[in-house]
Amino acid sequence: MSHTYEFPRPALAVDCVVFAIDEGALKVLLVQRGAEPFASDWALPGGFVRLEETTDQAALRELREETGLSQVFLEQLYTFSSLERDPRERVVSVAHYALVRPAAVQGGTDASQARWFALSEVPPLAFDHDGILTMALERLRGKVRYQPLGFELLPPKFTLGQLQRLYEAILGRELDKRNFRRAFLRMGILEELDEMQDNVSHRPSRLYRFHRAEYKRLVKRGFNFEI
Amino acid sequence: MSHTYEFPRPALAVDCVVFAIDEGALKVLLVQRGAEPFASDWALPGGFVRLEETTDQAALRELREETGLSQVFLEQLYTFSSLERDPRERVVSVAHYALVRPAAVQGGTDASQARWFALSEVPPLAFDHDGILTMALERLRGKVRYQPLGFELLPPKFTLGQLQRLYEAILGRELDKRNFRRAFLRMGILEELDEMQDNVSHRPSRLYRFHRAEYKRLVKRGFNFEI
DNA sequence: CCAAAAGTGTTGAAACTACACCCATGG
DNA sequence: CCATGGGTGTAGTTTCAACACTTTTGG
Repeated sequence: MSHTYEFPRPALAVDCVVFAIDEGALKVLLVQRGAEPFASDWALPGGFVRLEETTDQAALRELREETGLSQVFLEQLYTFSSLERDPRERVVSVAHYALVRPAAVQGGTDASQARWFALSEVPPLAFDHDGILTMALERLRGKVRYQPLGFELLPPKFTLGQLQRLYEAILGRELDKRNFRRAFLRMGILEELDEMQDNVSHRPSRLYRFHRAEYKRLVKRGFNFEI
Repeated sequence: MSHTYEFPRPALAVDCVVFAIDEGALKVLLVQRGAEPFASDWALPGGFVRLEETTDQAALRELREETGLSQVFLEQLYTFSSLERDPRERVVSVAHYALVRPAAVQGGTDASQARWFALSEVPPLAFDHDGILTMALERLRGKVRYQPLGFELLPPKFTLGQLQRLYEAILGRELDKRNFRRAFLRMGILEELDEMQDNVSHRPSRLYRFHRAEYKRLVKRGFNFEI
């Protein structure tokens, strides 16, 4: 095949902001760099895009390689292209954000150099990764209100209390319990299970499941998720 | 400088979906291709990113070169990276959308191979540009409801009638005149001018201006634009 | 029995929807 | 005087925000 575009090309990378809820707080997964530049600094997991993969595939591959995570919810965030974001040479990075369930927080990162940080404890990051993290947070805070993203951060079966604490952690403010429950149940996208939480030292809560099929059906008829 | 990342690299391009309101309808700016592949097909304006420019700068430069437009509102849309989007070789494209004011529709495209198409008259496009256009439309329809984007498509001074017709053109449905006016005026982000429309063969309308400073002030205090 | 989270209704205020007529201008 | 879009108010309905007490479990 003849290469038609013989310009010098920027390198193309992906970076990934991975969020999870852990102990009621929103956390983000960082890796410690081994090599220069920014050696030993914390950074977002990421790496270079190969010719035979899309950027989404590259992000998923890097996540697996660097953090052991797979089976995550992943969306493109923004493409960062400022000239000096990598001191070595021109690197354009397609940033993504990912949401993972609590089980993966414990199990998924064992064989790796990755660590979860609460938002308030994130150290200064390598490259322009502080800016990428900030944008990812803004996106999550905005989108969680009009898309059913929250369920990606919960186990498949969850209580309304967990769901509310999740929204409170992301939005950074308290919500009224009665209004929250009413609003969610009114939407009709939660499947009420015949199952209760157990082994808790308080009144056990009913479990619910996100009814994705019903949600899609409603969206087709003009329904808008909103919280 | 040593090049540390000696992988084969995808080519990096930008594409641009340019919207304008013309004769009350939403239109998009297309260029006719001269060379293979897709010679003589219509396509989105775009081109390759140079080492010394960001993707936004590349999009603005290509717009100027291919369509004569400058001074547009531009935002990144999405980065398209599927393997076969260009039949020659791997090209990743950072798509943008732009909003231009009516004056530019007449004046801006004279020395060029560009043409405005009403949405219903857009022909099949080169590459994956149909998909890019579709996503840009969805983004515009979604975002215009919760961000003050509409003003980018109007002259600096406009009437409430123009504003309403703009929303009707983008959203594709009619809105109630009294409710629309009340909703917009209540927000307090329109500056009422001491000036009237003239040379119209009906009762002249008051002119308004988008009060951007006031809008920013309100946003800082938690205000959310919504229509 | 204590601690902890689950669960449940009402009320006043605000926003939303639907709807019809007169006004000012140019031709 | 006609055609055209500009401009205005109300009433019924729905949604929103604020608020406190009882229940069930484990320890």
